Amino acid sequence: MKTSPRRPLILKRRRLPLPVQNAPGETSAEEPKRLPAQQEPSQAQASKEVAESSSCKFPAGIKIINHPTMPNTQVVAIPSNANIQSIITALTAKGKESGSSGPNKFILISCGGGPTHTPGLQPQTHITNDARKTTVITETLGPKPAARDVNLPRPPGTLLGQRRESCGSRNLGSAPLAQSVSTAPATYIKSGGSMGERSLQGCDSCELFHVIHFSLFSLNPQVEEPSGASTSWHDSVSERPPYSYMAMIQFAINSTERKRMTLKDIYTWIEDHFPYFKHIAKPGWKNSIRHNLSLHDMFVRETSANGKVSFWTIHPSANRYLTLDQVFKPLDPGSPQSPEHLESQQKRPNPELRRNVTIKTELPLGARADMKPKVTWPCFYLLVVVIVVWRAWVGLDLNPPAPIHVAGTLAPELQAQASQTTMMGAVLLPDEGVAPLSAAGTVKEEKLLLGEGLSSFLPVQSIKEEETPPGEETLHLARPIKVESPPLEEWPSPYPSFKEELSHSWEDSSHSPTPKSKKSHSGIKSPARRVSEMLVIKRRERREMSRSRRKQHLQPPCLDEPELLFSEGPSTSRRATELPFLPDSSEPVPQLVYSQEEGGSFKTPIKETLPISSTPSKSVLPRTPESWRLTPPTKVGGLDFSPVRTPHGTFGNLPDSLGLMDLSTTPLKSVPLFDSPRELLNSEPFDLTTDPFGNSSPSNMEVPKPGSPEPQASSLSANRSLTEGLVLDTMNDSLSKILLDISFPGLEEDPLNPDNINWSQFIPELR
DNA sequence: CTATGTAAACAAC
DNA sequence: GTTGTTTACATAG
Repeated sequence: MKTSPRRPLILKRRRLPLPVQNAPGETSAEEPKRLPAQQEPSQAQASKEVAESSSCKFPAGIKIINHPTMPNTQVVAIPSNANIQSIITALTAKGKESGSSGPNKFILISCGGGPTHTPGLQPQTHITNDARKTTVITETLGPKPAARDVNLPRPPGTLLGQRRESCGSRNLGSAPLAQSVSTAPATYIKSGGSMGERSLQGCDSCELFHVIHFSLFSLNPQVEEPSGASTSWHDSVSERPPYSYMAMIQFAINSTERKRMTLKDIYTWIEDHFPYFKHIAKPGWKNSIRHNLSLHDMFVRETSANGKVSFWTIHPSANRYLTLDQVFKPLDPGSPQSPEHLESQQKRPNPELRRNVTIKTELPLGARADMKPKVTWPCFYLLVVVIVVWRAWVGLDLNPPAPIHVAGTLAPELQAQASQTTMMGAVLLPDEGVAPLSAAGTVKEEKLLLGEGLSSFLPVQSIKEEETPPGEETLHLARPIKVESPPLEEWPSPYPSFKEELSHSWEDSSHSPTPKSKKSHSGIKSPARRVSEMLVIKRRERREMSRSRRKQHLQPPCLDEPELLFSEGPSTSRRATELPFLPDSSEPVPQLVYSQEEGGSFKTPIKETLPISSTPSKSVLPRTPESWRLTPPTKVGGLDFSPVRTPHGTFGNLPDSLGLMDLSTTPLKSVPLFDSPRELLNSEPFDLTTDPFGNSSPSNMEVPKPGSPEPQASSLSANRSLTEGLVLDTMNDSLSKILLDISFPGLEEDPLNPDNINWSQFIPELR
């Protein structure tokens, strides 16, 4: 197929695998073995506690039903006046008894229940301005049992235990639920009076609870260092960092002010931050770095003005601005929570960890016990998004929703701050007008892509990431999400077989029947080479058809965004960039105007790769342009929540803006996730099958202009109630996993437009 | 089959 | 020798 002028003709280099790939002592030595089985006292206590409490009776009025789609999960409708703590305790016991084969995860939702005496859930007597305030309480405690809560270390920046309320907001702190949560690892988001009010206004308030459904994974149950300092690989010379090369490269590049770095500096950065590479890794790791740089489209090489220095950068569209600070923190190697850890360590770095720092999180509990999410700003943003959307949908704002602009951009300093701030605990959301979001997103308990940090909290279903624009202007949260429930995919290969896609549709189909190599674009192929290349062309074609790992592009200095090269489209420039990825147009790729040869712009469309995976997978990317159509790339300042693509286009044209969409993975699927729950709650029939975005016209694809919110707010029916919920994962002794369910009834009717969100209104820090 | 890692051939400096 | 590109292969999932 394509030939690269410079590509060496290699017919066969390696016949047999090296007998021993790893140096004998390379992997062995490390890890002092810890007793995986060892259980922390606190956990033991917890178990005991649970056992003791197993006898707890559920308060009357509690309804339990099996979750229709989530294994071992039950939905528990709790009267607002119930004693949450006791319920949690009881459920915990129940879950433990069930073990892994029975219900061990519970989604708790409040379903009204009449007058309540529970402050937090108590309906507000009056809806005042205060009532309109939204308070988000995120109590994220370590998975430790309550007994240990007290001593739970709190990372800097943590708001744990604190409750901030927006001015005038009601004090919800005393809410039983909140309190309960605080005694168990849980994350709880509760609205201010409004929410409480609604939730207590009867069952109808519980009618729907799955629209936004995301999970917050447990924080490290093994939190051991209050300071937040890590004792993990970060400081370990012997331990290989759980990051893929791609991720590390990104960390390195993003650590610089200019977001560019020379190869050498990348080496240095990695060595400095991951001693393993400096002291233990074989020299070949550098080769791997180079390999990754060349391989992944997201890495773009630029040359200095004088052309003497090459800098590696991350394509703006693909840059998630990931930094080391934002990634998860692996669990302690010896942690009981990560039994696999040792094993993997001894062989080869845990692949999972390696790739993901990213995000692969499965909801099914314990799926990723080896990673500890660090609740960071991305999470914070997510919460904010959730709240905002929630409010919008719920109609908390009685007044006409004020247009909200998404100032997705974070000042560098803020970004830095954000990246370094661990967010745990209460989040204050100043109450401001909330405009309806154009794109409704639902976070479902599957896989979600968020920033790395955030993503960890969100179960992501197979999500394909799309390109994420440089976080500058638009808050881009929305990304098409693949809504299938089953497979968990990595966050990475954002552009599923993007390369393939490009190579085929773009290069090949694009008007040039003759295969051309990237090199051909920029280089001259000698006849001799040509001939020799011909020899392998078949093989190559075959190979390329299936998977091309090629990448080659030299981005000229000061090259403008690729999008500029695109022919004009309805989309904004940013979108234009995505066009290649958005099969939206009937004439997808071919239309793209890449000036590879001329401008020397990047030759290969950037495939967005997440830190984790870089190789496009053909299979993932449907050939049909449609698949990507819905993937509006969005970025939030430097924080990219999750570029997710929905190959299925389930969401149709989602406004590129809504980040929540990114978060959502399933909800809007034709099959309502929580059919049962609804029934359980006797809620009004809600046709989830309706594609919330289905009605979004192509125009929606365009980036909504701030200030021009769509008049859909009205659709937000005031009577829509949302349900707040928690998911207790009893598989974890500490109930470390909590799913937050927030329902946005009517979501499907009204696409929310995140672009209209003025984040600064919610996050003072952003100002 | 995919994603990732590793090794290596080879080219251009 | 360094940097960059590409292929080949290994391996886990």
